Amino acid sequence: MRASDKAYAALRDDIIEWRLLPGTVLAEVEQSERLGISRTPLREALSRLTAEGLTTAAGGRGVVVTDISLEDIDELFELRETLEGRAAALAAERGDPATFDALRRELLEAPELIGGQDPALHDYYCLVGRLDAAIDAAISNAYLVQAMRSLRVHLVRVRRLAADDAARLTAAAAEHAAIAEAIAAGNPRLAEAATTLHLHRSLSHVKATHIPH
Amino acid sequence: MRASDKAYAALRDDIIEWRLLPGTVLAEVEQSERLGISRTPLREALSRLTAEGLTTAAGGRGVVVTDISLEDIDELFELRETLEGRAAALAAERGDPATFDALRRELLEAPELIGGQDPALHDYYCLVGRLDAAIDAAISNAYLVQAMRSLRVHLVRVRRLAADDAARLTAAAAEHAAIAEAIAAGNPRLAEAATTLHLHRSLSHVKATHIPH
DNA sequence: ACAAGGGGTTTTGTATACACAAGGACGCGG
DNA sequence: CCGCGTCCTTGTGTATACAAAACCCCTTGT
Repeated sequence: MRASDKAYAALRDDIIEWRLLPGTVLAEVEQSERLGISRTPLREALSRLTAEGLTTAAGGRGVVVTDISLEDIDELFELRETLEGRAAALAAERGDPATFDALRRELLEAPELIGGQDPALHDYYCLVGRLDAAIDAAISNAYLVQAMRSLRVHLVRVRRLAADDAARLTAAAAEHAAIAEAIAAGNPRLAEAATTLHLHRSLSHVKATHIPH
Repeated sequence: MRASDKAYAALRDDIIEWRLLPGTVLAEVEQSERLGISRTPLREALSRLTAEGLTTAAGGRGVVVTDISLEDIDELFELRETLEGRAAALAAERGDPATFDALRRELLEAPELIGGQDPALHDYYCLVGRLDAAIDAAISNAYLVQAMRSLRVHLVRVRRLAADDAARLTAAAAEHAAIAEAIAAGNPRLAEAATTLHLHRSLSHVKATHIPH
């Protein structure tokens, strides 16, 4: 693996996991020494982070980790609703019903995973990830997929803020199952509606648990 | 201006204006010598181009200019309809009616510009650009605006393919005026519908004039 | 006392040199 | 004549050295 990729992944994880808090300045020499690489690959990593919006270039003073305010979360979910709603509708039109029906059945059994400890929770997150991947594959639109990908980076960062209690996760699993069911049924409007419902519930939960700043 | 910015702008223009055709390999030393800069800033420029999707890293053999097929154009407009439709609806909800009413009046007078020569045509394109900018400002959603921005780069590239005849431009001006009118009226659904109509007409025109490959 | 300008320090931007990996061509052997 | 191996070329990936620019602070003048 290239050194620049390693630096990018490390910094990206540090930012997403809130080990590098918003406002932190990332000086090039400092970070390159911390990660044990040279400035050149580190600069490429910082460029990629800035392109994604995780950092912003503060002229002459290095790059700083971007902040996420409550208004940002609202805007984020507004775009997310637009993109994922359309994605669900397109998946309902073009996807393979059998695939999503299988996912629906798995999601209905998910509450058992949620009750368990950490490894089971990881399995649940993988299951949700597989639903996202199935939707991505079904819509067969590279541009739409990429737009959603660039969103997910920020969403993971927001998700870390919310306390993922078992009650919310159980409800979310049911909502995901409803989305999968609508897609399997080939009903675009229903799929979009189910997605809208799920996202509004998620947003409410995030805003309710994390009252800050 | 930084050398990397200059290189980025030059390469971006070369690709958008089809002076660098799809499939062209951009070797680092070759391009750095052509632009009169060193490899380091050129690499940053290539990274930004690749992040935007204008080029793709062809493992170990430099980066190549990405191709745009007819399927790509379909996918591009599918995403565009999703984003700009939502943007128009949000602008209708949140925008200042007076701003868009003024734009509507200007757009109705646009056919006079279209008949003229090149400088008048440039004025027309500026007018359409101002409508886009007004929508961007009205929706006040940085994430949605950025998603549309990353789309517009590819759209400009496609637009260069289509022969912009006067008849189509006149019709497009009327469609734009309809969008502005719907936003000024504060009617989100109408604004979205007008946008959908305009984009479908644009797509049809592009596909009709440019039958390839 | 406050503001404006200048110098020092720090940090980024650029250039170049080197290492490594991949691809192709040439030559050798079967 | 064909196939395979090795060498050479070419290109990217990384490190480091140098230059320019921005910021901070100190000084000085009003």
